[in-house]
Amino acid sequence: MAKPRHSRLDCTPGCAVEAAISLIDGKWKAVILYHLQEGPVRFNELRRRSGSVTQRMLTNQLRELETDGLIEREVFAQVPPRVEYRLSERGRTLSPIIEALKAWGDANMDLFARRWTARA
Amino acid sequence: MAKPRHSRLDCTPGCAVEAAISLIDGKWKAVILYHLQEGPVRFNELRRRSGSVTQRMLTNQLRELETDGLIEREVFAQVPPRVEYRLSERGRTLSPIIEALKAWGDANMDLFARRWTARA
DNA sequence: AGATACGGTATCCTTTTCGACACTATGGGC
DNA sequence: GCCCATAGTGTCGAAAAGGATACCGTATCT
Repeated sequence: MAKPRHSRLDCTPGCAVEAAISLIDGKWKAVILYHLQEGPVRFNELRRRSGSVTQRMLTNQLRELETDGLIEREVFAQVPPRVEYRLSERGRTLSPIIEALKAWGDANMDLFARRWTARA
Repeated sequence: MAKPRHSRLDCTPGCAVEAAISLIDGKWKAVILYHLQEGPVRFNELRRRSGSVTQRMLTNQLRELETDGLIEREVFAQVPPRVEYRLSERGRTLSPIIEALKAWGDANMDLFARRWTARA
């Protein structure tokens, strides 16, 4: 998020869940993190893999993930420019969540099929 | 979500992740699901446990979760009214995700402390 | 000379989210 | 007669998220 939608640390038990989800919400962050699981990926490669994300959105989301310390950005002094994104140490610890999301999504595709045909 | 922010089922590998996250995004759904893990909870009890959620938001989120088949709503014909929410069969399969979020959040509280003091 | 690829920015606009507040109906306690 | 609790609904408006489009500079390919 990089902009907290939460005001305090009065932390009821649900607070940790709220905090964690706030880092990967938005339409693209979880997907980006998923694509980075295997190793470093370049900007446009990420763009291609993530479907319909616009350049602006991808830039924004990557910046926020970087600010939150979940990914790292490496610029190679080349022409044409080459910028690689990779999971940070902390970002790697998110893997169980990303994997769980992937697994659940795969197992429940029927649900999305219904939702999308019914209302899209 | 209940309103798809996605257009198609052209499903690149990241699609499953995107689909799954779309069900629990927003500020409250994951927290609600977390509070329902232990068993049925009444409306106002959920409200109290979830911190600063307004009545309207809680109602909305519960309705969407119900529409998506993740929770069930049971109304008892009493006065004052009594309405209980519980995880559905499918909702229970989300537990690994919720637990992973909780665990990660607990393990990374330092990050949120920094974010919140820096910008809130 | 023109098109392409790279990794972005800047600007504008629409959609979605979310919070504040008021309002509902019922019955019980004071 | 009035306020309390329960579980909501309706309307309003601000703010945030997200999409469209145009633009940048460099270098290489044709």
